Amino acid sequence: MLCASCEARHKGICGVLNPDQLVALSKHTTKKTVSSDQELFSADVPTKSYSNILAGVVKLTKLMADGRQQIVGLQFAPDFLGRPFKQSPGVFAEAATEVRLCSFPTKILEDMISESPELEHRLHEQALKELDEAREWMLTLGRKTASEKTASFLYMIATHIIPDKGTDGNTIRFDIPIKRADMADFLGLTIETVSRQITKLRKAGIIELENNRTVYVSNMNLLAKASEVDRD
Amino acid sequence: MLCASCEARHKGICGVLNPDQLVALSKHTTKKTVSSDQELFSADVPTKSYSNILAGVVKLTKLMADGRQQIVGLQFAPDFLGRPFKQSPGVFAEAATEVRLCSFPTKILEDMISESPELEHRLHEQALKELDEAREWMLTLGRKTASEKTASFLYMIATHIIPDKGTDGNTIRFDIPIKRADMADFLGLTIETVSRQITKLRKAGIIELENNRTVYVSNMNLLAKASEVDRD
DNA sequence: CGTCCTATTGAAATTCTTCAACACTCGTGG
DNA sequence: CCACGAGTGTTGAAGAATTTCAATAGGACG
Repeated sequence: MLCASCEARHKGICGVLNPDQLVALSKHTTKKTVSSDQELFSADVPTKSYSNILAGVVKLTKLMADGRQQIVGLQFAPDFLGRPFKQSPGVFAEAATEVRLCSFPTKILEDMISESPELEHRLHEQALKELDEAREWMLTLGRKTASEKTASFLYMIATHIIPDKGTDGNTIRFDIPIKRADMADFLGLTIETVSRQITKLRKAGIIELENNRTVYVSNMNLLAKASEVDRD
Repeated sequence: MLCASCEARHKGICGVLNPDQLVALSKHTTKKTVSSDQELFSADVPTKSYSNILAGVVKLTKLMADGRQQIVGLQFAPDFLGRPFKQSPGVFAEAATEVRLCSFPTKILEDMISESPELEHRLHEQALKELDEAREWMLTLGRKTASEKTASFLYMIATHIIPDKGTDGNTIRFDIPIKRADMADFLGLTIETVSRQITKLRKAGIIELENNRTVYVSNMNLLAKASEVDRD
């Protein structure tokens, strides 16, 4: 049984399944590795399967007719990926890095939900968490300056990758999991503006870049401050 | 029994409760009327009660230390109001119009959820709906121009108030339920910009204003188009 | 070595905000 | 009945922030 050693087994939605359910589910799961920039599902196409993210980062995007794009969510292992109770997901999902998935037909999940209230509770909790994050990000998109947006993104990534180091004068080194173009689409900015703001944060001594992707933050307080207030 | 004639009885979360549960709930509910601009709950204050919105519009806002504000959600009757499974809601709730509420202690709901999976399912569905809306709005905040944002808001309100008239060349008359300052906070703009964009839509023949709050749209297609593409 | 992809930087153009003035409505009290 | 003030909304002009267009740099890979 592969499930026993799975990332999603405890922290993911499978954590609430009992051994029998796990066996039943595992009969229909397939694990796949998807390379960066591959599309996982499309906004208006009826969904046939849901997934657990085992590794990597998935971006959820909205697209306008003229090509403008907004990333509306980033999902990490061991998140559940999909929009339950709806034919089509309403957003595009794309691998932002190489991604490993455990997929299963939508019907399996929906059957299991009706048998297991705990499963629906777990999904409900994740939906509420995503809603909290979406609203937090609406504040960023609507009211923060380009500089604050960029700092907010770095702060969000840093605390997501290395939890419990958000406050205090902690030191952190981490990799930005996505490219500048994706950062721009996440922040509602252009690539050029993102680049300029990173340079600005660097020159202000708030971050150091080891290469374009690796960030070193000597004092997380400074980054936290930069993500809220823009005092040059 | 007051519940029998209640707005939330069928369309709201109470629609999934059986008569016994309804009786149990009704022992702890209190109905109140709250006037415009009153605060209903605060982001970081532990919540003692949840509510159903019986009438009116509630705005959910995020606040920054320096006073910048973003509306992250608008809720209408018969929506459930509150953040289940979390001490504090993380957003402020404020009456955007006069609001009528049916409130009950948080514990009552949490007890009922553990007895009734259907109740959690209903709340889960609402959370997913709010998440869909939040993401739709993230696209608007991040990628649309001021003019498109304003048109999007009007379109969203129009279709919310009068469903099933979104497309085709339909004619609609409706009231904007909130003031310009709230529109600005919803759209991530200033009051002045909102005002200018409304004037622009008016001069372009897309909307007509009967007073500052009442909008007449002769052709919803035009408004839909204006909310996506900005061809002067 | 050349090419593709990613990222940075500069200068001009555009959009939105800020600051300031003014208009309208409504209720209150002289 | 009218004047006054508060609250709400509109408009103009100057300023600031971000985008657009254009050029350049660096790394990875065949």
